[in-house]
Amino acid sequence: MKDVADITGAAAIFRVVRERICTLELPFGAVLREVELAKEFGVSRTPVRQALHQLAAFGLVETRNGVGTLVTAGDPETLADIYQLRIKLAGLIGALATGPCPPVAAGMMRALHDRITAVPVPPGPRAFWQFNEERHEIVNALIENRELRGLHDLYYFKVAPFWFALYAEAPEREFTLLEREVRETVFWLEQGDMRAVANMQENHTAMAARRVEAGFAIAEDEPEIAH
Amino acid sequence: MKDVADITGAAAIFRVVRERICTLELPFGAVLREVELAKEFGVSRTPVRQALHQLAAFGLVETRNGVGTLVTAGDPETLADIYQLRIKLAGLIGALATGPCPPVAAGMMRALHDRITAVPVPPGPRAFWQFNEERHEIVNALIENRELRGLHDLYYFKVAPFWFALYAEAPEREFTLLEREVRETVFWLEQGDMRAVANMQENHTAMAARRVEAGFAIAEDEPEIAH
DNA sequence: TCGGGTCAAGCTGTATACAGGTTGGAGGGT
DNA sequence: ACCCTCCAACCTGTATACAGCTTGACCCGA
Repeated sequence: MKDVADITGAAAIFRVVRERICTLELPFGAVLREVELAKEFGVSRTPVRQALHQLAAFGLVETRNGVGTLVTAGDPETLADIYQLRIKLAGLIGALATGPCPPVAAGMMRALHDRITAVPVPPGPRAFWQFNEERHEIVNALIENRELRGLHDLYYFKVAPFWFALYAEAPEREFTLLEREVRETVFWLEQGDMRAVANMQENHTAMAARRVEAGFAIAEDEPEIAH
Repeated sequence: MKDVADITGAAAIFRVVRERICTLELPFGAVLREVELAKEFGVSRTPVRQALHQLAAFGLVETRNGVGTLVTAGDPETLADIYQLRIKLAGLIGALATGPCPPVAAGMMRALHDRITAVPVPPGPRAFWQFNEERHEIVNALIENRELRGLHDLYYFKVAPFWFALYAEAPEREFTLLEREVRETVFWLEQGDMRAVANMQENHTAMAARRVEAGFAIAEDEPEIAH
């Protein structure tokens, strides 16, 4: 029997590499070489190329002939554009919500919250990442409009590297904020109010945007040290 | 010197096939075979596969092992989702607009309108398609937020086949509506009011959604004739 | 010592060969 | 006449070989 992760080679590689980028295991500017990935996954270059091209289409990497495939950082302007849009998309989740959200989602989110509060503060980066991914998955699944669901998912991964970088900066703060977001989500999910969930997520996304922007502002001052 | 269309083989193939799908030259359910396209474009299967996979990622085709690559119709629900989102995206264009739009856009749109009014009614399907594509390009370029611009472009092509199908149904009506939309766009562009342009486009998109939906409702009744 | 030209190593882009999967039709049994 | 089985043709998925491009290091000359 095949492993669940074996959803055809290319898709599996796509997911693994995407997670590596989002968790900064592959930092901005890192180069991916097709032969290396091929060797690692035990396949030829062909499916690897497929996965990398898809990542390039999503804007997470950029492949240059004769050089390799680079993890793209995205300039501050682009990041601002992405967050601006992401905030608006969160609003659309509420605007396009029709009925009350299913009770099962509240249960899943509560279970997640229980696991979050049971862990020492702060947890390791990997646990932190997986907590947030699970939160995202639960909320994302509640979006009825398939296209919006796809976009919400897409942009989640697009800003994930920047968001995750905040964790290295202030683990306790970020973990506390995540716990808070999950707790609030549980509350509104138990109310069955999808619009409230969306509004709350819009608020948290906007707050994350401010933190990321602040981090960028600090980073911009850094190079002066080199003088 | 290379032709402008030669933006590397795969991208050119992508565009050509996309246009064929949008203009219904390749109707829903049509099968694309990699070897045929490879022969037509004078390349190997490799770049063709790249283009087809990208089209699949955008949801315009679906490739099945051992069968071929099929042009996907999308069920009525999916289409409704897409239009619902597209209408909201039009609203976002206005919401995220910061300043007045550049005067050059109004000039381009007016030039387009002049060409539209100079042509016999109704024009051929190809001219109709190219008029609308040009309108789309001009408006799309005015979207400041790059991500939103990309999405607006993406969903334009995603609904294009359905919209274009309306033309075969009622050429004069569709052409008149296009002329009207361009005329209104010229007016608001000359006012420099990007929010007005966005609002107007939202209205026209919603109207198109109703026409497409009505077309679907008629199509659903059709099979009864077979009895 | 520094600057520029050259080249080879290594990477991606493309073409081709092979493996695996699907399908429609031929053929035989009922 | 019908249906089930089997198979051959064909198509996509994967692996591999070759071509083109980029880059950094080396070497030579000023």
